[in-house]
Amino acid sequence: MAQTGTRAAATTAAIEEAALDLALAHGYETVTVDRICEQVGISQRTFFNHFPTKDDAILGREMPSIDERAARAFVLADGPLLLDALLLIPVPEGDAAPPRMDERMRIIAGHPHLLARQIERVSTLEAELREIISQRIAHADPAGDDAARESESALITCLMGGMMRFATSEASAARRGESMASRVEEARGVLERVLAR
Amino acid sequence: MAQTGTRAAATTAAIEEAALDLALAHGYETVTVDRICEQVGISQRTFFNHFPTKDDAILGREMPSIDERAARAFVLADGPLLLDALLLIPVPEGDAAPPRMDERMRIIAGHPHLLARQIERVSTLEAELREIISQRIAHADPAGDDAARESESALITCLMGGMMRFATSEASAARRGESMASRVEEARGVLERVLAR
DNA sequence: AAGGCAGTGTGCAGTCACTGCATGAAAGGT
DNA sequence: ACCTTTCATGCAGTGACTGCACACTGCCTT
Repeated sequence: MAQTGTRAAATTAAIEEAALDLALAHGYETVTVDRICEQVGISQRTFFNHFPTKDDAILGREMPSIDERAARAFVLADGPLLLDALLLIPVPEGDAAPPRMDERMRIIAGHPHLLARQIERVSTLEAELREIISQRIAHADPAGDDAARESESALITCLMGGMMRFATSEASAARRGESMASRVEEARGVLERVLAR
Repeated sequence: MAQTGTRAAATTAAIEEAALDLALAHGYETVTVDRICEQVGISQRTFFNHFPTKDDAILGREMPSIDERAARAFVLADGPLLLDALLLIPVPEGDAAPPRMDERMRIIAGHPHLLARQIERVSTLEAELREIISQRIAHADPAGDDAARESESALITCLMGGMMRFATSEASAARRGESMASRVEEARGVLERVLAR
C-alpha cells in the first residue's frame, strides 16, 4: 500500500500528477481511473496499489501535519483557548507546501465530498490534536479533572474542523484565490468578533 | 426521483424499513442493494428511483428541519452567541422524531461516512441557518455592516457542524446510548467551559 | 366507451470504482 | 550468479449506480 522505494515513489508521483492534470483539464467527474492509468501508462491494478481511492489520488499523498513549534507555543500561550487553537491548523505554505496545492484547492472547492474527505484526513491528526489541547488545558489548570479535559479537547478538535471548513469555504468570497494562510487569518478575525458577542 | 403519490410513498417506506432491518441484522456493509430489493420485492431499478443512494435509504427520507419557535427565541435572545446557537440544532425527539431514529443512530455511529453524510444533509439547512443567525446579529447590532454579518453567520454555521459532530461522536462515552437531546445538552456544558477559558 | 396522459415499476445492458489472487519481472544485496 | 524483496500486472469478479425503452395502472376528458 504505502510503498517506499524510489521506483514506487516515482509511480505514485506520476499518478498524482496525471490525476490532477486530467481533473483540471476535463473536470473531476469525467476523469476515470482507467483514463488516468492510460495517461501514466500503468494498469488499473497498479493504480490501486498506490492509492486506495480515486479521491486520494487527487488529494495527493502527503498529509498535513502539525507544526511542532506551533504546538509548543500553543501549550504555553494564555490567550482565549479557541483563538489560540487556530495556531494548530496545519497550513502548508511556500516550499513546504505540497506542490500544486492551489490547483488542488480549486477542484476540491467544487466538490464538497472531496472537501469532506480532506477534512476527514486532517482529522487523522485528531488524536494528536486532542493530546496537545489536553496538555494546554492541563498547563493552564493543573487541578482540573481528567474527564473534563478530555471532553473539552475533543470538542475543540471538532470546532477546529468547522473552522477549517469555513476557511476553505467560499464564504469569504473576498478571499477567493488567496492562500490558505490568509484565509485562516481572516477566519481568525471573524471568530474574534463572534466570540465578542 | 422524489415521488409523491401514496403508492410510491408506500414503496419508499418499505425500502427504508427493509434497509434498516437488514443493516441492523447483518451489518451495514454486508447489506447489498440487491438484497434490499429482494426483501421488498422490487427491482433494483425501482430502488434507485426512490433513493439516489444506498446510504440515503438507510438515513431515511425525512430531513431534519429547524424548529420555528427555537429560531424566534434565538433571534431575540441575548446570551453568548455561540451558546445560544445550539438552540438551533434540530433535535428530533419523541413523536416528532422519524421513526426508529435510535436504531439508525446505532448504525450511523459505526460508520463515519454515514455520519459525514448525515451532517452534510443537515447543512442543506445551511442557508436557512445562516439567515437566522444573520437576523440575530442584526437584531443585536442594527448598525453592523452587512459583509461582517454574513461572514460571521457563515462561520457560526460551520461551527455548528462541528458541535453536531461532537454531540454525535463517542467522545462523550458516558452519553453512549442516550438521546440526541441529552448529548446536545452535554455538548453545551462542555462548550461553556471551553468558552470560559 | 375510447383515447390520452401522468405516475410508477421493470428489464437490460452498460459504466465505473474497487478487490483478491496468483504470477512475473526487476532491483539490490550477498 | 543466487536469492529475497519490491513492484507491477492480468484476470475475473462484486457492487453501486445510470439511461433507456417499455409496460401497467389509474384517472380524466371527450
